[in-house]
Amino acid sequence: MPDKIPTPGSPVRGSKTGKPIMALFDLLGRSWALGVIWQLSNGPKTFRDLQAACEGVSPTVLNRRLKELKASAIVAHDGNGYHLTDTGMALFSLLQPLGPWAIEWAKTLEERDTLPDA
Amino acid sequence: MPDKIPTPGSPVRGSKTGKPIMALFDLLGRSWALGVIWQLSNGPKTFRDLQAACEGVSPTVLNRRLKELKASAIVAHDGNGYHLTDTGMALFSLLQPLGPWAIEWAKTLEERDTLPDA
DNA sequence: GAATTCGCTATCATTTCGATAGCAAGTGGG
DNA sequence: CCCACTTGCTATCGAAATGATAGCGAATTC
Repeated sequence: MPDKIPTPGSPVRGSKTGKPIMALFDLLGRSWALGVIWQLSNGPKTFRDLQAACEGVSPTVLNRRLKELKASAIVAHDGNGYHLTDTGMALFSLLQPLGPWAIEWAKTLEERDTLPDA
Repeated sequence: MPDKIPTPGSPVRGSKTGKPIMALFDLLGRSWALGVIWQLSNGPKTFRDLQAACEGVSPTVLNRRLKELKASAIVAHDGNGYHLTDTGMALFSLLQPLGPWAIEWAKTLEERDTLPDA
């Protein structure tokens, strides 16, 4: 059975009718999916470079994620390695603001944990 | 051992040093995490309402996700049920554009699969 | 005090992930 | 041709996460 890939219009986690946002969440809500997109935003990478950039993610999982992202037209593969498609880059541009946000979020958590009580 | 919750500054999937963006990806890259935030953006929900809104996610997983999101200051719980914190709403505002994007993405995939060859 | 609702926990099967080993195809010498 | 090297994987197997179902204890309402 060839891995089940979340697709809009087919039942996915969160939506039996395959609402696009839920298909996307199903796709991105898997280990390393967001990390792979993030890493590829810096330019094309070979399978092994990508594996190294993701701190040693196992080839099993990396390959599965790449298959899913290729099937979803977010990533493509050519002579220069793996890279984001136009669609993938558009998605990344929406994710990019999470970077700065995460830094602020980290500060918030640190404060909260530094000042245990009111 | 009480579930390991991804926290900026501690080793997480994608970053041994706990870079905030990778901690966030670790947190959001778990089943139902994005879906829960999405559902709660419509207002507070009880545990059971939330479970129903997520098409029957098992209480085991829902509770685990809620614990993680509470520990991350994204979700809180009070007399009116579970709801997004200010931090959580800020995060949602960044995720919201994914809704329209996913709809366009679904169209792209449909076209590609409707026109099999060049 | 019986019936509901709410927020879970317990249990167990299934699925996914993670780690390691290694292979087949392509490239480029020598 | 032969060898070394890189690339893109697949195979195997144990560990961890997820999914499905049952049900409990506390609080609220009648």
